[in-house]
Amino acid sequence: MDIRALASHLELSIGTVSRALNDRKDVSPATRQRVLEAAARLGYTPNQSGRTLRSGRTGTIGFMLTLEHDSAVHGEPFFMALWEGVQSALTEHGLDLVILLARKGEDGLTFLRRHVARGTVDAWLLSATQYQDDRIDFLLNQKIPFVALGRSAMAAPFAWIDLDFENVIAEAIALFAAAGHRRIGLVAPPAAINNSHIIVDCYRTALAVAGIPFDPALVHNGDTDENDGESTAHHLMMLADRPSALLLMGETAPVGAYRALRGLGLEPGRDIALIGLRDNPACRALSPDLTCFTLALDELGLALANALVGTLAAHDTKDAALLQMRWPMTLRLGTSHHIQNLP
Amino acid sequence: MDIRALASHLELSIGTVSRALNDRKDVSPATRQRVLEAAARLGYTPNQSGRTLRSGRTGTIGFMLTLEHDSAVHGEPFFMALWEGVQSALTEHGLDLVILLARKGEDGLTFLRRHVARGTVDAWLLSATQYQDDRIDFLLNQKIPFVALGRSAMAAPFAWIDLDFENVIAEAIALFAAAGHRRIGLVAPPAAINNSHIIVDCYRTALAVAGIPFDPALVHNGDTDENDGESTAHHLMMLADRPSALLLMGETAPVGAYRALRGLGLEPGRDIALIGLRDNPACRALSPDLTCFTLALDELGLALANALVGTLAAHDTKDAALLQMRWPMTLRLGTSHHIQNLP
DNA sequence: TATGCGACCGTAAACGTTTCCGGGCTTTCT
DNA sequence: AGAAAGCCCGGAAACGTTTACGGTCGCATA
Repeated sequence: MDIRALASHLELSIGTVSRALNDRKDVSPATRQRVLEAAARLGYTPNQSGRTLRSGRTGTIGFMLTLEHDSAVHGEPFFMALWEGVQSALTEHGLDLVILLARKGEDGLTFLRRHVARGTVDAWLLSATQYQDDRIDFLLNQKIPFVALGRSAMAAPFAWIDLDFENVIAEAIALFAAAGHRRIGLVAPPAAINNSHIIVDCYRTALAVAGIPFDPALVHNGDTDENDGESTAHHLMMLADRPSALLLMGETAPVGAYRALRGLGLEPGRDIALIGLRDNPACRALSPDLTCFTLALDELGLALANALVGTLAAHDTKDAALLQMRWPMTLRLGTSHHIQNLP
Repeated sequence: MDIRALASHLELSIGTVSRALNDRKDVSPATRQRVLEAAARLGYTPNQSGRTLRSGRTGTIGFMLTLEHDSAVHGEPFFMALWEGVQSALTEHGLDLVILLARKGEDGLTFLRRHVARGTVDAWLLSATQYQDDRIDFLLNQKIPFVALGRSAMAAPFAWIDLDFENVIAEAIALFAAAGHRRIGLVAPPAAINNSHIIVDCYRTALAVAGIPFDPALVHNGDTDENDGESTAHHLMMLADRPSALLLMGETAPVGAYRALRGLGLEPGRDIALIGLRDNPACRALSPDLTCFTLALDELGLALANALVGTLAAHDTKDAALLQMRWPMTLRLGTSHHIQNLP
């Protein structure tokens, strides 16, 4: 089902048919109606390659999924709800979300280079932003529209939405401090990830606000998955002056932490206080209930999608109004942040 | 960076350059070498739209992700490891995996129709196969290569790989029966999902093998997520003749089941015996340890990828050798399948 | 009436690539 | 030596679409 076949069926030129289908000028309402209905009846769908080759637009947004680092921070359950929000918002604009995986051993920049040269998508949604992220440099230089899920330390401004670690950590530390905790351990992502720096900074300022001295021995920079949560919790508990509270900035780190603590005969929520990052199935399976934070993932996806179409429009009109915002999370109280006796 | 620019730079025709890059006949080894090195040096990457428009091939495999139904069975953590395996195997063949989401409210068939007409990908990887799946009919009719992750009740044969529910359920029921259980509850996906029928059938035959009568009141067909696991476990426990064991065929159903049981004052692994489907972060967070099954997701991804390239090759050579296999899972013993006293 | 101006439509060029076809040239076979 | 075959390469068509450009009408204005 060509556009040519459709045009000859209608006894029109393919130019007119194309204009009718794309809502452009120079076509009468009557013929536009006729074309649309014939296209619907005959089930005509434009071939994307031909359309892209000519117009340069693909009608797609690429989500760059880098497995190692994404799971270091967010864990697996994070994205599905997010994608659903993104896709449903993009649908309003006739766009589609495509999720692409970096090849095994392929670093992020060559991945982007390859897909940009091939013209796979119109704009990018980046995740797992690094402290120094050459992907951002590249996209800025090439003037390719993108929005990042996460900040970076890059000088040049770019559009991003990130979790509001500032408020999350301030709230968590305040909760601990109010209960009398003076030694609070922190499990943070590896230093290459930008979030890690933000988390540690917020942790320090929150401690300062509470009048608690900062002890680097209580800070762990590494993966934040289940296994690492376990080994880190174990390590912190073996310190001479062990912490009485742990702040676990990873999705599945609390799972490992619970296991490690129980292995040492310490019961979470009684002998040691815990606060996690995000409410997810794994954390909801923990008992006693993990105190952590909630966010509306579908709405975050919607915000990202809107930022993307805004960036695309700005790219066409050479207009520049870039969005930078911290996405709020709200505290969800469990019982894991309690403690029986402070040491 | 055109192929035309590359050709004029080399003082060759674009035809020769194209042949050199694509490893085709009619090009001398010397010039091929010259072309390849110039392409690498100048950073030439073929435009995908032009290539696809002409050749009809995209070099991509589409993964159709249908959020509602996929999460009904597998839950979110299932796919990431799978995708990684698929992508790394596809890379060997110069293919890329792209994950596509059905639009909000768009049913699977129109989703496929749209993307097939647009020529988005070369072949499809289907998941969440239904009992009667019109997507499979459509792809077979259109002669579009695909492999399904999951079986179906369709008459026509097609390539699929599915979890080995037969052995999983036989093993689980045998474990329960050996411990003396006579009333075993089952939480299965909704009847529209093909797995649901397989699971119930296997459950019935396994019961028969153990000499246990089948009671439809103990079987639940619905979602298998956390909330549904909770309400179903609650419902089953309120029966006059309540089960002493539960088989939970969903990824996060055990999380809800634990919560419901404790809400009724029943401790898993002491007052009631539980076996789950798959070892995942949420289930690993449960205490006492959930008895469930493990599988090598990356290897499953590799097998799927190989099946796909096989189907693609068969499609070119009009050869037909379709793969149908059940993927093995191995029992991982926890303590949740124990019980103190049978009623 | 002559001119101008929109509205509407057809023509054709482009987008970047693959691939068929044919033509030199060298080599091999009869 | 002549014919046949094979190796390389260039030319050009084709894939399906968008879009710039003209051209034809009808109608209003001067």
